[in-house]
Amino acid sequence: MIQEPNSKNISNAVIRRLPRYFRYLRELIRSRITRISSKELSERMNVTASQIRQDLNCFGGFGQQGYGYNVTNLYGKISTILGTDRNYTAVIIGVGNLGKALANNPLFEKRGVTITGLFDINPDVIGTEIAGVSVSDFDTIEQFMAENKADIAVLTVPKSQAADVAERLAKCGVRGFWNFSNMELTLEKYNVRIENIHLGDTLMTLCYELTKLDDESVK
Amino acid sequence: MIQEPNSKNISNAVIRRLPRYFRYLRELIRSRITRISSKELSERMNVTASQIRQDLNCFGGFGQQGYGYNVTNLYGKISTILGTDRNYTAVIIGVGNLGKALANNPLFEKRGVTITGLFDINPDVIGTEIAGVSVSDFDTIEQFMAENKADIAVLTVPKSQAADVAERLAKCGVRGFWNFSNMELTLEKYNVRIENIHLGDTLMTLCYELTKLDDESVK
DNA sequence: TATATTTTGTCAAAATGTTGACAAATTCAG
DNA sequence: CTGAATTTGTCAACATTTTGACAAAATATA
Repeated sequence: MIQEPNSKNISNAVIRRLPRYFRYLRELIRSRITRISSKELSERMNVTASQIRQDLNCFGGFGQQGYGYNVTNLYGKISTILGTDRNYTAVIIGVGNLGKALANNPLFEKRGVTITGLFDINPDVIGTEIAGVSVSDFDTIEQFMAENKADIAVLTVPKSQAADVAERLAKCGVRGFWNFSNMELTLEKYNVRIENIHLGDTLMTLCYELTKLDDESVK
Repeated sequence: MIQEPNSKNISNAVIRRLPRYFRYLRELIRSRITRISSKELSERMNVTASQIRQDLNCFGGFGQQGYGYNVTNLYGKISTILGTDRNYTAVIIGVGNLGKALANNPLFEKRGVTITGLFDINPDVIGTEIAGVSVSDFDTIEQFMAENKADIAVLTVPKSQAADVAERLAKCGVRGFWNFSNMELTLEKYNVRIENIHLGDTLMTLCYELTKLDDESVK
């Protein structure tokens, strides 16, 4: 495959760290700190300064020797890289406990993603309003998408329904899936991007750490 | 530091993959599949067979040449490694939308973690019952812990309160923190383990992928 | 039973990721 | 204005992770 000239294939490890920079920079802005060196940021974030410089340099020289990085500028650059300024829209499919919690969570707003629709198949929740958006019948999704187009679908539906729901969404133009439905989604026929979230996985690694802690103290 | 004889420092990359094996093996059991080769599992999981064998071998030779792995046996071994059979207990601190969603989620039960208490400071929710557990005043946490001991605290409190709440919990014996409070918890004075969860981070990497998709199609 | 097939566990090679070092550029102090 | 201090961007060394290869062991077949 031919390599893009402008985006020299950034490694996934770097991309996964960008949101963390984003968060720390946001905090710096809130604290009215206008400049920061890789050294100081590295101490706050508990990573090496070298890694920060290396990571940021994948996208261009945002810093200045002898000065460091301008916080606002850097925040803006990272926002652009991550698409925060693209005004992506999202629909939440499945308005159960988790769907409701996400709909009410400020995380979307913080990342420039607007929730434009909530969908479910349960008549008891259809018509109710959550976070200022009313819940629609999922059977009207095609109509909604024809009129509104959503970039992202948040899947908080039972595992058994996830694959069908996702395919239907992909068919009407959803390109990003943030999937909480506890099964690993694959949509190979469609040119979409998927983030499969398995909350339980991190609970298990935490439990693993605890077993090690326990075993050490027994010794 | 002297190396433990039995646990030869398993790399973090391996540990983070174990829960995924756990999930796939659970599915195999549900499908009544009793044996599986690394090759077939690799095709289902979309990883290399070599990686599976290498990962599993960190903990001992669970397979048999010419046969593969016994699914039930392997599931049991991984469960043991991950502490699923240790009957850890957890309390959820902060019964907002996310706290409620987690309390009702079967993920704890699936991993052998029992929720023994729910705590909040909001008088409106104290006394209500969620998933069969009634919500207590967080100010009674010390008393609760003296009587019950919880291994894990799930933090779903606002960022501003997270640090104080966590310290108080660490003081009364909580050793594991599953932290959703949108700030990176550090409790260096205590011998505890922390999993900081930043849901928004994965939404951002998804948005990044979408920007690349968009830019490709423009080209 | 003998032979072909399967499949693990393990090793070493290849790929990827992280770190330390330092020249070059800039700022800062007097 | 000069010299000391700071700090980036970059390179190469180091470390970790992933992969492919294959002998050894077991199963399956005839």
